Amino acid sequence: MPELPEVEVTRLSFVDRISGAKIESVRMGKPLRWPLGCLPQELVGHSVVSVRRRGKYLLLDLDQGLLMVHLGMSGSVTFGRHLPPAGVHDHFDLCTSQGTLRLHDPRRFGAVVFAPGEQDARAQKLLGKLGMEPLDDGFDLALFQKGLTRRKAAIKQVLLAGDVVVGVGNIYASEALFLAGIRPTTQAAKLSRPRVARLQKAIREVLALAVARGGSTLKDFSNANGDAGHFQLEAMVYGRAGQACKVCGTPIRMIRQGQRSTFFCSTCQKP
DNA sequence: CACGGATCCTGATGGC
DNA sequence: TGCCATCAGGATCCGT
Repeated sequence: MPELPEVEVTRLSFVDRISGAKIESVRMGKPLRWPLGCLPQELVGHSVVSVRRRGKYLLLDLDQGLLMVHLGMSGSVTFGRHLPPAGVHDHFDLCTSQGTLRLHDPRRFGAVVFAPGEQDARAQKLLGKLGMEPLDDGFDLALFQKGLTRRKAAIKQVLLAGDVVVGVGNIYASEALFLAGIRPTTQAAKLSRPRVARLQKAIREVLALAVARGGSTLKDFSNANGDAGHFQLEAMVYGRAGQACKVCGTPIRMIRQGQRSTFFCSTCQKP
């Protein structure tokens, strides 16, 4: 479910309330994608110093160690003082002095992983190969182009891979490529410098707009307060197969790339 | 090294 | 109403 905007919106919706909280107990439901990496008991007594984001990971900095939370395809987080009893899809509760952080994830592609520190092997295995942060100043055009030039694969799939730039998932890859006027099937390495620059700008703009809109709620995403996002209403191509392009009227096309749906306008987006 | 496909899991939806 | 196939916001692993 969640791409960078949804993860960032989630982070913003509880970071202030959880910062400084002391962990009092931990409850775990069914297994998630990866094991926690420590006994739940070992988290008790530590406090949450802050919450950062790296790519699609929420990073809870503890006074000792790092708790990495990934929402997978269907995950969402709730934070509150009086949450209802855990349901069948609530697989992780971090009960703190300031409220409970709960991960709800029907498909269980998500994960909560503890590492002693960010440089620890367990953290590096998840974070070590991630690409540039698209909303940071470090999202450098020369580096972006360099990352794309040695890729023969389609630009859409290179964006999704996350090793050049992080956070762009299936919705925002289609949206960014539309804004940049680039056909998703174009080989990454074949993009000219001006088109790469246009794509960089498009990625920044679409992600920033999506954060401002509270993310996309296709089905059931909501932030830690339960609020839905609204970006999907402004999508130019995602989920609009057969409908008229909002710019030129051409019917939006849907194709499959690596088992994922891609949407584009064959008039506005050039190979 | 980089690519494409299979894979993890559950729920919603649509065709027959 | 039941049954089956297909599809969903992700990312890793494995064979080539």
